[in-house]
Amino acid sequence: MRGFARYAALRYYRPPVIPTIAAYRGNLLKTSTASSVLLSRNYSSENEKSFFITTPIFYVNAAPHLGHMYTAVLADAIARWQRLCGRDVVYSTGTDEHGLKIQQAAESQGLPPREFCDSVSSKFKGLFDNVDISYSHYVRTTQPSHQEATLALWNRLIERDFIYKGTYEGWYSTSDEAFLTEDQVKEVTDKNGQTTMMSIDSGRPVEWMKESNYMFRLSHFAPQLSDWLDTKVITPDVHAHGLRSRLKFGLDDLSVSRERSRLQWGIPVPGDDSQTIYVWLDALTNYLTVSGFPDRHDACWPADVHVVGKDILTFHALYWPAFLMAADLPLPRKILCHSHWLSDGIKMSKSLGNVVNPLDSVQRYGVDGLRYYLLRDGVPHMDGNYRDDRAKTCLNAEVCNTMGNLLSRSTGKAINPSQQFPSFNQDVFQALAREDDVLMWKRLHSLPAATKKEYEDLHVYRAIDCIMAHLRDVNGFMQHHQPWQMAKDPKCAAELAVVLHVAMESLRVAGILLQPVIPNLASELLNRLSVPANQRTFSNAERSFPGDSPLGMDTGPLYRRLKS
RNA sequence: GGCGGCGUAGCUCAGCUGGUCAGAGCGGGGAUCUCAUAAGUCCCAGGUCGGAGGUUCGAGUCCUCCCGCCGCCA
Repeated sequence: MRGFARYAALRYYRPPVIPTIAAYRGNLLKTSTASSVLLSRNYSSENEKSFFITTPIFYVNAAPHLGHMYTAVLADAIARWQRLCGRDVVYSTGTDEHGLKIQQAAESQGLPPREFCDSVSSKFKGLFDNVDISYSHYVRTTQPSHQEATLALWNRLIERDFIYKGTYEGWYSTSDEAFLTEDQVKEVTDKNGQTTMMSIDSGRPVEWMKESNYMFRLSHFAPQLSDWLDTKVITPDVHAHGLRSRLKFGLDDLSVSRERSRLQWGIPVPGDDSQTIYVWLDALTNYLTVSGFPDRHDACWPADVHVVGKDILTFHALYWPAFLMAADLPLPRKILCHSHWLSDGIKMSKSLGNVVNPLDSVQRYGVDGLRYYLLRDGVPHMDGNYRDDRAKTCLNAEVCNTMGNLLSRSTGKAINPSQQFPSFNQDVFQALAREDDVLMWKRLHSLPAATKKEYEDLHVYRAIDCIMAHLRDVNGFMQHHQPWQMAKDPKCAAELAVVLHVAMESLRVAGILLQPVIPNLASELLNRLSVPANQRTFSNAERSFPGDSPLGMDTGPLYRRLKS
């Protein structure tokens, strides 16, 4: 499909090969800088740290799904936005590869855990590469630098007396050889009226057990966490309410290790071969790993935005900042917590068989099409409802019709035989413009600022809405002025030029501002308008384009209409 | 069971802080146009703002109770 064809030469964020330990140790940003071909470093403050945005690292017990993609795409839009504004960006994603479920899944496939992890992690990376996620760092909990970072954090927490030896109690499945949480077990009554607890997943009986392990003094941090949440660090705020009410009752200390006799696949506790570090302390430390910890890591620390799904908000908004406070490290600035995608109004579930495979959707809508749909309909404070008919109508109406057709109208030979992006003449514009036209022209000039506000408030869906509303107005402007009539009369050449300029200038600005959402389609649009590759930044959107330049090659419709 | 969040047109959302007793886009119906990707434009229909009370001159917005969905705690 034409809609998602790529131009390799014009793509300008390819993830670099993961560097060796030495490269990480020496210069964290080295690889990022080396990879940046088209974007030059050009920001207001030389001393400003890199914008650090993260997805969670994804558990490799199963293949990636739409929810994983949504997190990555949302973070990608924000990362690209920051680069558009000239900011250097560290964008990390990756995989969490330790834990009992990984160990068990590998065993069930007759593979060593490492080989199993390599396989599933490559599926995640493959998906992200396929949908143009412009991460600068792909981190895996099995990589040596991560182990080093985790051990360093662990040791710091021990030294500062925030980890102590204690006991862990919970429901234990002898068959599964695992502790289960309250929501993993259920009470069952047999015919004799006798009750037992059993695992929901396996249906096997569980018993209450105690074991010795390490505890983190999470309880110590309840007041500080409450204060921190009050600074509106969680956005949208609706997701923070449950955390606040939980903090009112205080927090229990957190078990941060498991007995190694059961859990071998993980980082051993230093100085205690009988214990393995608990996966959430291990996993959350990935953000420090990326930053270069325990070496100097303030080139990008603290994280500017952690993008997380609501199911793992507790870990990121309670445990993670508590670990950081305990280690005396700065906390993340924002946590963007997004809701889930349902499928036709129903929660996605493997057992129901309604999980959306993102690669299927990419086949149907194209990479940029799926990105557009997810970012347009995805509203972080509410669960989205993934529907193919809704995706189709949304893409047809907006990408294909409002934007793509406007491009065709203004660049077609019937009204633009010379195939030019004409210049703007203020006098001619003022002569022909109605009051509405003047307002529309002014709105175009304020569109970059309006869009910037939405992007920086992390409201990507509202930024898209702003841009599309403007393009709809431009279609109306075209309809009113009828440039196809002007084209028939040489005396109207000046007026025709101005109308075409306004249409193309609007498309140019929209194209620049939509790069974070639909990088390939935006690139094609800007190519058609012959916007130079080095004039596609946010500051270029703020400035007027003189025009009076030939158009780029016509490569056909920007986005082909989707059929039923 | 306790606490909290959410519920606005067929769909997706806006409407924070009480003030034309509700808007946008999409979808639907009608008309029109043919520069254009069967696109564009104009007009119209669609709303018990979950339900019932209350406060107020006035409530989608504040309060109470109830219903549904979700989350946390027990």
